[in-house]
Amino acid sequence: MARKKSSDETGAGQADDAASSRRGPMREFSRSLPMSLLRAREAVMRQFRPSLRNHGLTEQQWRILRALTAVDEIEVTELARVAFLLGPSLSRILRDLEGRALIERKAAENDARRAVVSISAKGLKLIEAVAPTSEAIYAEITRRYGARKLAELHEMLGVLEASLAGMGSADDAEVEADD
Amino acid sequence: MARKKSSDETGAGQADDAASSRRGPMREFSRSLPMSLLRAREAVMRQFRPSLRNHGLTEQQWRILRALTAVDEIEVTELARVAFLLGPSLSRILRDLEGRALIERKAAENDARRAVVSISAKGLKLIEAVAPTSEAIYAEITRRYGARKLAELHEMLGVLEASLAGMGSADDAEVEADD
DNA sequence: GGGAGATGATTAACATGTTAAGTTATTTCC
DNA sequence: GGAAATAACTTAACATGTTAATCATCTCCC
Repeated sequence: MARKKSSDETGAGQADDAASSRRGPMREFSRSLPMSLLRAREAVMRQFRPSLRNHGLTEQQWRILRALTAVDEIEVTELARVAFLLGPSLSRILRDLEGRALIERKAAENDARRAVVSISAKGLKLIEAVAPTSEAIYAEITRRYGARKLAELHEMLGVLEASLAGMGSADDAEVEADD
Repeated sequence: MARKKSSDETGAGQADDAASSRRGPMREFSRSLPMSLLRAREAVMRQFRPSLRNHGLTEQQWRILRALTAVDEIEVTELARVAFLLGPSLSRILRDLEGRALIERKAAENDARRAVVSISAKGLKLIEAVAPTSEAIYAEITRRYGARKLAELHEMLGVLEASLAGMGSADDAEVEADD
């Protein structure tokens, strides 16, 4: 179908592309920053998912194994920070990865609350199996978009993140609390 | 706590920041494009979530209502495309929003398969209640990051998305199929 | 006009995101 | 030294992401 064919079926033909001034208490939708970031990220991840899937890995599982490859061992909280996962997600995934013997887990020596995680030989082998394809995809993305531009994008995203760092939770009450 | 205190507790002090050359069959982790995009998006969404939550809306529900505000009515498939949601997610959310009387749904006139959705008066009222806070947050983000830079970022994200548009699924077999 | 295939939408099943509550171990501080 | 506050996970509960399967219509073509 590849083309819209709805707006002239209900007998009015209004608001054909939502780009004009229908009724909107807000700015346009496709201009929203979260949407732009989401769409861009999805466009990128769409390239990687099939390969990961072929190796029985989800994106998040892959992130964790990738992070573990860079260190000897790491505590769960640190891993959550590095792999950018929330605690509960990480807990579930680690349980699964440990069950598949892709990682190993032990208690920290001096603090029984902390768990220390490391990648297993099997996990490393899996990484090495996936890496070539993954790197090839990344290279192709870089080629298409341009290495210079890619670096610039990274930079701008980093600055954005930093810009918003200390922007405390703008609760509704807080925002309307000055009149 | 606000500072790391783990790497010197297990008695070795190695790989303190994972930035050096531990063992890695791949490029560095924090340089990955998906991670940068994810972190940036999260930094942005973190600002909006509390306000939405105060009004009983999730990010996705908000996206849908926002999209519906721009048109009189729209078919589900089109809505999925505009709000950038997969069909199953959209189905569940529409069920919920309809239950809360924030939207209305009817069958298309000439095709009983298609469903046509529109926002209700109650839904519009909700949008109008949330919009001021939401716009204020967006304005603050723009102020901090810079309007020029924000537009530039949008542009670059759009180009990235377009660059990857026709990059067919790089299955493993496909990638290694030329030696 | 009727059946094969395509299409729009939903349901199913599993994995993760998100917030809150619970568990166990540690630290503080009286 | 022990109760209360903290910390590090983990579980729980609910919402969404993701893929596959299902269901109901529609279209096409014989």
